[in-house]
Amino acid sequence: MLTPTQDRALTFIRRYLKRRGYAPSLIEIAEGIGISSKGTAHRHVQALAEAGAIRLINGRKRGIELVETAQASKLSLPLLGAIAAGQPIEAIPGQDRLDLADYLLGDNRYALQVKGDSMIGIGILDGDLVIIERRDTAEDNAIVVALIDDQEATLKRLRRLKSGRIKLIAENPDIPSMIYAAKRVRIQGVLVCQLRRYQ
Amino acid sequence: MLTPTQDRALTFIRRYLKRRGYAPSLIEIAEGIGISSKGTAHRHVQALAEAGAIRLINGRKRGIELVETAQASKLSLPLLGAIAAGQPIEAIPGQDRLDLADYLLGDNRYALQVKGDSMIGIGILDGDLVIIERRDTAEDNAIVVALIDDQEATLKRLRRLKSGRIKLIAENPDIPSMIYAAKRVRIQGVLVCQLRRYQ
DNA sequence: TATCCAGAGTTCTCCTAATGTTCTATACTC
DNA sequence: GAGTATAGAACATTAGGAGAACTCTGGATA
Repeated sequence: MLTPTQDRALTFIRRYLKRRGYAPSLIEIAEGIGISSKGTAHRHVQALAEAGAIRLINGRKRGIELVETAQASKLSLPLLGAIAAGQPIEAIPGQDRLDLADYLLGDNRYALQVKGDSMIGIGILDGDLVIIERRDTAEDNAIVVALIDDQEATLKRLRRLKSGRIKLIAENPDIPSMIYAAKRVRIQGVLVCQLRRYQ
Repeated sequence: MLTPTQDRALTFIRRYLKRRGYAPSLIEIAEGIGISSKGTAHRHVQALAEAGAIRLINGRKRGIELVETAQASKLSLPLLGAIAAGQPIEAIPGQDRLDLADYLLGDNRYALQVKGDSMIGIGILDGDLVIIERRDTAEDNAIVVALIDDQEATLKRLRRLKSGRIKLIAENPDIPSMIYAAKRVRIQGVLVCQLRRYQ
């Protein structure tokens, strides 16, 4: 917990940083909270750093960063816990923020919108977005974007048959799976994420 | 984090670029921030590049680019088009980037992990993440996080009955819907997005 | 095409002022 | 007395400035 003086110092640092874009020096902090000793200001700043309100870049002039900003600027959401039918929300221990960048972004990734119901059996619906990672190989059983005869691209589950041929499985009982000679199928990418918006 | 002088330099570069359409030379930057050494100006420019505020085009004269939109671009993926069974990928006209921040983030939002199969009928599976927007009201038919008797939280479709009571519908034929007196149900939030990772 | 050159970028060293760090002594408040 | 604050001195580092010497870029010219 912060002492009143520490709180004043933190408020001053916030305001200064917001107005000027860089952090105040110790002397400026001292003046800002109405004291004359930079040694004292230094102690307050150290205390704030220990309390986790700010982060100090060691030795650097004006090397103060607000912790709040650093967190908020990331692509993250609070992760409250798990929810089930008939149960209160229960906290997931040890993880309280969901880093969406980590979840979604990456080199060689792109998004596609799904059309049709061919993957409805695994919860990928018409209109959903899927994020694909560009690759030309995939493990057996992965969901892939496959190009058939260099013409038709499709999202299907990949299975390699003992015969060497490739089976592309639609996760929908109404749609039959197809079997192709290996050379007719080229893998373009692998499904890494699916998302859907409700609104 | 920028130092005061770096901040001045960046401001000058921005203004120059905006007015003239091309970047200032090191000597111009030096003059612009009130110093006489282009060596020093060079140091500031290097620091700005390292901090990610600008980008330098290697060796080129006046080769400075602003990276103002760096953040926005970090939160987006190329949106290639739509994919369907038996069709080539087709471009979605007029939209070539997916802004994930827009899709997912917002004030008062948080993430929950889904447990159980109660919403499997609309493609929300066990283990999926859902993003919830904190609200205490919801439209009829929305998917909500509802708190029953201040004890059990659950993710269900909301329906208001003519009788004034509230029906919470599980999207799974195996799980019966429940009907409660309105006062027993408190809405905590509304489902805005669902996502799932494959890997 | 080959050559030249002014403008621009790069690297360096030396210097100074601004700032951070540490310490001791003292005062205030509960 | 314990905890917190303050002042101020002494010292250590960092950021910033000047300027020289060098290389590179992009045209202009032969």
